[in-house]
Amino acid sequence: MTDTERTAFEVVRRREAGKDGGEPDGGLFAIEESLGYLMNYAARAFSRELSPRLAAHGARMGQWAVLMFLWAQDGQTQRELSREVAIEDATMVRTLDRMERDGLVRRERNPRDRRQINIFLTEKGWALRDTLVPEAIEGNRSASRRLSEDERRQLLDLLGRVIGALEEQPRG
Amino acid sequence: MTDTERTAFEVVRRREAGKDGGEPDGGLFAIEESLGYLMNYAARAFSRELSPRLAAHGARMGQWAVLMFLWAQDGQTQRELSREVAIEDATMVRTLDRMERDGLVRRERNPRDRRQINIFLTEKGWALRDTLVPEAIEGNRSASRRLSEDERRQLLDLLGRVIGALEEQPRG
DNA sequence: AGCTAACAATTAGCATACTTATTACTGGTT
DNA sequence: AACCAGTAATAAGTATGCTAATTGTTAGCT
Repeated sequence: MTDTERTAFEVVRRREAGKDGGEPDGGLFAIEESLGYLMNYAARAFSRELSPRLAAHGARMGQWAVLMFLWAQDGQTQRELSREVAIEDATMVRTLDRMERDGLVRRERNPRDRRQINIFLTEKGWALRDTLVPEAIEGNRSASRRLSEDERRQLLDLLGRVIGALEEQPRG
Repeated sequence: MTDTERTAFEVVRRREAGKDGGEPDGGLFAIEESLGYLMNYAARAFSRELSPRLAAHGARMGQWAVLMFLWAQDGQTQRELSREVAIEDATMVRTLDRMERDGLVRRERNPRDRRQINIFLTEKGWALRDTLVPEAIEGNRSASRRLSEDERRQLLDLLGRVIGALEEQPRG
């Protein structure tokens, strides 16, 4: 019954303690070695932290990244946005549908190339900047609460290099 | 047009280079400071790497974690599994539905407490261990390709501490 | 001009995550 | 025994991600 309080992370810790040596790869796959698993776990934990903060102002997680890039440069095409945010075009379409529904952005067909659609922030979309940014800062602060400034920087650097390694993959 | 090749990660790099100083928090929220954004990005990049590897053997990402914990201890209840994997009960239900559909696990109502359901691996579920584990190892190797062994260990450690910080949150 | 290849957005279908509400069951209290 | 609070699983609805296929548009070639 006390077992129900256990999380994967604690399991990781337990295994690390009770590890009874052996071949590095040949035996049981060690979950504490799984970078992918931990990254996914950390990302979800962070999402659980930030999500309600954004929701309090009527924004969702998936909209946050799009907003950041639009604040930096308004009027980008969907394709440009999906490349920047690094999600598929099809995913961007649905995210923008919801943002349009929520009155955060406006779609405008490009008259010079009618295949393209430029996305413009509405007043409401611009206004969210002042309320959302502090929430994100607070969320990040909470996540790095146990890290020194050096460690935080190093984590960002290491994550960046992991992303770089994964993105340059041949994909053959 | 060359712009369409840009990804968020490259944008991060560009901003880092051309950063024109200022207040640490008051001005434009700097995306390169966003730990949460980078963790989410890294997790998705990893998923794009591992997902097809697992799919080649008929398994999905969400099933991978469940399988790992079942291989370590077969016959756990759904509640125990969702605590370990650190996803909600409701999410576990659907993941197990798909795993049952795919013939990887079997549900068995606990006769001593009919509220509980114990999950048992099928032969097919057990067999996947030998094929899936090498794929996961290869995926992890690919993700940490550009890191030294020390750096890899440190990344795991830092992620663990971020998770710890986020999970002990008051949640009031 | 007409054909074709590439491109931008979309649709459709699936997987995985969340929250909230419901159902079935258990165990303890009266 | 009857009741009630808590527990385990599920259902319902939404968000976000993916792939594959489709639609409309553009631009380049013949």
